[in-house]
Amino acid sequence: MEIVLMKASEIRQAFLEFFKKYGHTIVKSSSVIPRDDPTLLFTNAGMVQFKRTFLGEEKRRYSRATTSQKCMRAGGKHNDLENVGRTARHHTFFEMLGNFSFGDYFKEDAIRFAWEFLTGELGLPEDKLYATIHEGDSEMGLGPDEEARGFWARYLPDERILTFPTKDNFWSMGDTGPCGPCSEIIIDQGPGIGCGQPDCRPGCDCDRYLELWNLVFMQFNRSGEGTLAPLPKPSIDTGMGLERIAAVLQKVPSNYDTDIFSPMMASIEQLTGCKYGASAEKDVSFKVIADHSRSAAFLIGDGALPGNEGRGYVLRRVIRRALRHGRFLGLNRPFLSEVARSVMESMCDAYPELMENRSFITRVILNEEERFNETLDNGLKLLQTEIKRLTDQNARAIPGSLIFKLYDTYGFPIDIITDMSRDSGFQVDEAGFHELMEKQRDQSRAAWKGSGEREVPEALRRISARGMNMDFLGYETTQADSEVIAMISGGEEIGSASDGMDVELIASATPFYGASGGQVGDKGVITGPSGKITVSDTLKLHPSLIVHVGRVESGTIHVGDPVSLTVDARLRKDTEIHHTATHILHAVLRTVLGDHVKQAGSLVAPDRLRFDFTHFSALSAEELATVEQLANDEIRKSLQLHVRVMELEEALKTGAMALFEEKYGDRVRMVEIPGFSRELCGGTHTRGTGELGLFIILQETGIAAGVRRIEALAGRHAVAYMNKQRQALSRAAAALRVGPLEVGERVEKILLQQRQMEREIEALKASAAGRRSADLFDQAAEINGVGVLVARIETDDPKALREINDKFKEKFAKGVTVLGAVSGPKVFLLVGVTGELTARLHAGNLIREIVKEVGGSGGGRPDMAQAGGNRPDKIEDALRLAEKLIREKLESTPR
RNA sequence: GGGGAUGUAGCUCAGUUGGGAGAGCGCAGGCUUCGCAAGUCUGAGGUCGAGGGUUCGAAUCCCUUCAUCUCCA
Repeated sequence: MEIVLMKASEIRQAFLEFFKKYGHTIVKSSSVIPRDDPTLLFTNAGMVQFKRTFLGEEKRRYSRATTSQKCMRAGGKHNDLENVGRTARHHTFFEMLGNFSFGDYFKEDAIRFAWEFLTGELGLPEDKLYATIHEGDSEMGLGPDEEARGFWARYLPDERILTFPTKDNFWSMGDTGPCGPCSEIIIDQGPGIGCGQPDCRPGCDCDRYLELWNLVFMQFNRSGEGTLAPLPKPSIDTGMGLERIAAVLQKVPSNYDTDIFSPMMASIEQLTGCKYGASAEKDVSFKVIADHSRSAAFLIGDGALPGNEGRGYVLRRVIRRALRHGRFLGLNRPFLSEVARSVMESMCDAYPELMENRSFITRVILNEEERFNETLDNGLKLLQTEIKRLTDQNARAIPGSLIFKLYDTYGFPIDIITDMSRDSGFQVDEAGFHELMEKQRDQSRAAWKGSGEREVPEALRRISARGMNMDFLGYETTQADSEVIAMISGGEEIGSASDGMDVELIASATPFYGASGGQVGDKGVITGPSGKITVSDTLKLHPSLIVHVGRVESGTIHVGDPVSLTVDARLRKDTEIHHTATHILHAVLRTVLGDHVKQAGSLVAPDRLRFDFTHFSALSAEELATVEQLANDEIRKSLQLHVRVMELEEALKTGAMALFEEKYGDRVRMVEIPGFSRELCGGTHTRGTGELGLFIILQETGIAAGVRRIEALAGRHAVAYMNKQRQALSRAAAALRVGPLEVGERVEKILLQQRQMEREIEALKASAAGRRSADLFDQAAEINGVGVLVARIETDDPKALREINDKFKEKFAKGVTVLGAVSGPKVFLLVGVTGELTARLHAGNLIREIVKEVGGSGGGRPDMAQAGGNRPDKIEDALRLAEKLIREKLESTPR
């Protein structure tokens, strides 16, 4: 059979169809940003969205699934970033084809499917394929995976079934949990490819023996002590990189030479005028830009924004690396958004979210490009001044500490630093730089205290793993009868709880809404035959596990008790009002600002709502007014909300808004305000928009680059707020003796008057000081040709002393002033000395001498000094001392 | 999560053991011009990011905090 030449999109399609034929459900790729898994920076494998299913915490309608999953690897354990562009295979973004069995088929079928697909559908030559199996591990008490070997032996001769150790062929999800041996399928691409070493064989790092597909046999559960127990229902998780298999089928040496990347390469060629494949050095830049533009487009499309930590930081680095490589190709103007456009155009069939967010993605990238140019300009300036300084010092080398500072503090790329330094004839202390860099890494690692994930108590995990299904009744009612099925207190599962105990309670059915989707959890009471619990919060750990958090108020509650659960209906109604208001706000923002507005976070509480969304600039007063007005228009229409449960695919076809970070089941609730808004939402809502009554925006702020926040009120809380404001306004109006509507005008007028009065006072003070100083100047003595004025001034403003000093200086070219004033319990002193006299008489020194008299301290410049003390009764002594000292000084020193 | 840097007029930034808040550009007005640009003179514009402390006195020193930039994890 011949290898079938296929486009990547055809391979993807063939893969999914093949497994569909064998009873697999085709599941949509989940977001590259895992929503409910804080341990993961990005979705880095196909199984991520099924993690809970493998753990038994979540049930699915199917036991076989197949996906083409968007994946991202950069930073963390799989740090491929630096390798991207330099090898044929490394990517930050890639697609993973996978088939999954959740306790359904196991090794035999997994191997059969893989073999059939590769040799049958794709036509890979059977005699070039190898399989690897786990060789066993005495520490884990495992022998070789003879089971897998047996199934492989049906297709392959013995010598092409190879054994590999644990580090290559044993997979685990974490330190504990599901794990098992795996089996890799390798293809020999022939001696013409790869390292060419005579001892090259499968397992070699080069490309001749290429690993195509990894089959994971999830067979054991590893406990905290490290022992392996067989899983009751072993599962299958496989992954095959689309880019890699495409390269094999298209018979090209590098993933970057496949049709997946050709649109990006063409775009870069057009922008730069360079040719891909013409220069090995430039090809690196081509590959980096092509790869990173994909990452950027998909990350932003799934809701990430450039920032300085976590996911946002990775995104920023990816974009900036691409921009650096753009500069290597001579591109100094923004270009990456152009390349990203070709990503979107070529990938939008498989991932329509790219097209939906097209203008937003372009804009974010463009924004980041401009920002980066600013950083470069700043760094360039800094480096130039440093180089100049070093040149003046006749230095020969740029110290590592300087490179580190430029890089660490200002983000100036190292390669630019070294290039520029060498051009200016300097050596570069790279060793010193790397040393500092390593120090910083150690420091950061040492400070790392885990991801901060909210640990789900072990007891809850166990309960959850029992796979119980509890019903949520809260859409229809706020009161229901049910049965206690489990309780936890202090992290331990308990059978009963008595008066005063804090408990977490799980019931077989509940009207309580567990906090999720931004909506806070319900409060209320749970009453049993012999006790009562006040519920202060309700949590939803996952769709079928709702936990009531509360305290036993009286009596005792037992597991198995029949209980009556009652939600605080008033708080619930207030919350529903704010939730419906949130949907209205979201829709209005999109009409007023544009389709790039996407929810980026939300809080729905009984007494307020907070809505974060993507937008690039602050909203103007007019925009805010329009938003408020349109929202209130919608409320007055008083339309009934429609809630329907339907298939996810169907809901998306109607154009309903789904949040990028939200994870939905296959059946979703669509909340619709007819003709106005459609959102997938699990929250509770009012029956109609009219219940909101009034909607007001409290404030609009920025919370991150490209993200704005609106805080708003609806319902009775909005009315209460308006009333408060009205009262405040009437109070102001009454005080001003005008009508409420004239308050603004009147206040402006008063402020204007006040300003004029202040100026007038200023002017009066100045003229008074002028007159006073004229009198004072008559008192001035002349000692050895120097005008000397020592005087006490009646003022409580130190500024007046300065002004008199200034006047005096205008009159006497050579002079000394010593001024004192008393203000309450304090004394101010000031000494002024005209310029050329400072050699003989230092104002600061003089004032330090005399201020001792009044019990204080002070100082200043040679020509002007100020001081303060707290003995007003001694002020005359201080002035007399000043006069004496000046006289001594002037008479003892030559003119 | 751990570091580094920055925050002063609308913008770009100065501001020295702690002692009068400044420059350039921009803005408003006058002169010049048929008009504009340019030139020139005058003027307006500041919670020195916020809060606390030390001090007779803080833009400046110390502590806390916020925002932005940046590196590392």
